Amino acid sequence: MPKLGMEPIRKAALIKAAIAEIGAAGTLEVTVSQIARRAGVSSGLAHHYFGSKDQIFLAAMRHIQTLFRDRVRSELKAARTPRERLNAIIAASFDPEEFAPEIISSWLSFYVQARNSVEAKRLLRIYTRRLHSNLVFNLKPLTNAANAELIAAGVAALVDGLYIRQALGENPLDRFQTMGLVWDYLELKLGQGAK
Amino acid sequence: MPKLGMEPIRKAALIKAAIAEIGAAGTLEVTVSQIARRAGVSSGLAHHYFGSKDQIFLAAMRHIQTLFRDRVRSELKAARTPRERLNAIIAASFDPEEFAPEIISSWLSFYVQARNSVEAKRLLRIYTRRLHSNLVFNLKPLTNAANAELIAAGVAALVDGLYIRQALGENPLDRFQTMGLVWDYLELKLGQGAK
DNA sequence: TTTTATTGATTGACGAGTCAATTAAGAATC
DNA sequence: GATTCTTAATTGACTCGTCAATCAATAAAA
Repeated sequence: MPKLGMEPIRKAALIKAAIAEIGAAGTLEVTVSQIARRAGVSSGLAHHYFGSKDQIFLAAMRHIQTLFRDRVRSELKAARTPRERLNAIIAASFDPEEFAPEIISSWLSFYVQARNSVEAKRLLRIYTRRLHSNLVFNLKPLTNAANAELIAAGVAALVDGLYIRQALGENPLDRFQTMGLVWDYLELKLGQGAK
Repeated sequence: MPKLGMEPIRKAALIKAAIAEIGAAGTLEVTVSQIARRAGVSSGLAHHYFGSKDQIFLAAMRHIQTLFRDRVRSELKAARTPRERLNAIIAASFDPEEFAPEIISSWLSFYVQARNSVEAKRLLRIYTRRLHSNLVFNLKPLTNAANAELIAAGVAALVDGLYIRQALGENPLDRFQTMGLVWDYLELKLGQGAK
């Protein structure tokens, strides 16, 4: 059985299984055995490759963020102007795939985790910073620097807030209305009339 | 020892202790024994009065929301115009007391809980609905009904998003800049220039 | 024969919820 | 006023289960 080079394959399978289990449980309260079983390996192996349960979760979250980053990149590909790029960044955040139950549960649990775990906090900061600088970079051509920072803070908070409300089923708007709300905010702040 | 009428006293003490423990742990991963010890009673008593750990947490969250509701009411007392009342509602959300570590941890954990627990979901909905109708009620005199709904959705999301970012130390703005951001949004949407 | 992959049994700890037992306050009875 | 009864308050030991992490053993590449 022992083929060589299994490590990356097993790790990927375990990460995928962890995310699925988190989705099924709605919490981080899933056991290593559950994760391992879903990945088709023993719990011992999960520990062998990851060292601890925490490491599995962190790897899962890293993976989720990688997927998100890819999504942003892919949306950005087609965008030509700063304005289009801003819209693309926002669209990535509201992609239906970001609202899969397991992604929602992971993000919410991750926020809780960030209260205690230094590594989780670091990961969160990376996400935050990247979003912020992405926004600022594309806002700067459209307004002055100070304003760009302010608008970026507003957009980022609006996106996070709308995401969470949507995720918890507390947002009265549909997907397009939601994105429209953010675009409208941008438009207003950039003081350029006509939709 | 058995004085009569201890129930409300003990329940209050246990709720307070639970919130404190959640703050210390950063999570809902606190034991009933820890909570009971902090409240100065046995773990058996905690079960006697609440039935289960979940019930303790729900009671704790109900208490936190009651405090918030009181804060909104108190801020509203001094407000005379719809515009002042809107500002008051926003100010309540960013009161420093809402950022005590144990309140932050409770809210974040509560979001996770709302994914599974029907009762938590119900509680969350009450908070959401109240905020929404509070906003809409005071927006209606200032714009048309459809617009009031839309602006309320935007403000609510902005408030939640800013709260979470602030809570996680990911908000680049200070308290007043943060509230200013929301006020500014309101002003823009209500189309009344001059600050 | 060395290294990688893998298992599953085991350890050790912990924790939610239950329960029988204890204490005393107040109510009822005499 | 004393005695008995009832009920609230309270404890802490105990049950029953769970689970993270470890480890020794096995299997098969290279």
